[in-house]
Amino acid sequence: MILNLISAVSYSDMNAAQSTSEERLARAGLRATRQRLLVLETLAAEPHDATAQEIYARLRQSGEPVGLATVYRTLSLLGEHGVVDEFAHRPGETCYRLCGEGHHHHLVCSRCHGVAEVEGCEVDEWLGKAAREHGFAPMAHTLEVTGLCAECQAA
Amino acid sequence: MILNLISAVSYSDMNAAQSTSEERLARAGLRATRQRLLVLETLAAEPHDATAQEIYARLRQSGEPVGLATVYRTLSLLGEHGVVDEFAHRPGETCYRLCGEGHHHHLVCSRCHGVAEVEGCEVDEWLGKAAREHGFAPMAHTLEVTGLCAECQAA
DNA sequence: ATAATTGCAAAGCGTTTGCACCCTG
DNA sequence: CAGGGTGCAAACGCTTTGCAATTAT
Repeated sequence: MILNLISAVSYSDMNAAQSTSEERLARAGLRATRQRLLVLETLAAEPHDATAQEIYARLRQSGEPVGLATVYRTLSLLGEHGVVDEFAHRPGETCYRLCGEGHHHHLVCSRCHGVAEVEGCEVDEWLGKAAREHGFAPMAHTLEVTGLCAECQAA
Repeated sequence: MILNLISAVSYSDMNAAQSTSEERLARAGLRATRQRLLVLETLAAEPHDATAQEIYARLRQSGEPVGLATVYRTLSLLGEHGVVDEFAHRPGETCYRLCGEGHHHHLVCSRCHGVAEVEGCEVDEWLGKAAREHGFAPMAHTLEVTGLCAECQAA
């Protein structure tokens, strides 16, 4: 049935990184349905970010089918509530990922598509100066690095 | 060692921002068709990045209609050849923009969707260190800042 | 001349939505 | 028990593709 798999995100933050799926939902003020829990567990088990279609496929072959529309609605909802991060590095489809807390950026391998999180960044200082010159008021930023991970460099 | 997505484009001594559409195409080794020139002109006149559909609509109301499929094919081709920059900050559609040469990043206004280019960045230094710790070999990066431009802050 | 390019319409695909039924709180 | 959640299938919107006609070099 519904297991509380150990999150792939291990270190740091007691709050989120080690939370159960129930806790994550409760914290967001969302109902804990079978489907939502399954989507969260699946996402937690993903080595990299996943699309709605991929999550749907995983659930289907795991013998715990969830409607495709529900997967879409769930991921979108979780995204809105900050439970998962959503981003679109692929045109035509949205990717989702269960991230650690705090500001971080991603190192995305262009070969295996694995994702590594990097804590902190020094964009703000540079950005503050650049923005001031343009009279621009920054509210958020995304930095995504593509390249080859250690394993894929060997191959 | 890190990034040079744009350098491949130019051995040109002149600033691309001032090139004619014909020159841009010639430099990329592409045929100068009526449709491609029109697409480039339209893109050059855009205050911010535009989707294929938007370009199509502009051309249509300008009395110089170009087939929708052609607009898609042209933008994609120009993107491949580095004549235009393509990016997907909106899920479900690809945006295109005729950018200046050299490494830069964008300040995108979330209200009017205007785009300001910011020259240079200090990501590399930070990135080099972070990447080394992960054994990651960075090849390119994208940094996008969202916020409010000067005009929209007033309103 | 001839190989590339275009336009049209149909097909593809990821995503959203209407509605009746089900389940959580 | 009431209102949110779900599943199914149809609808959508953006993008791609097959093919015959057109055009750049």
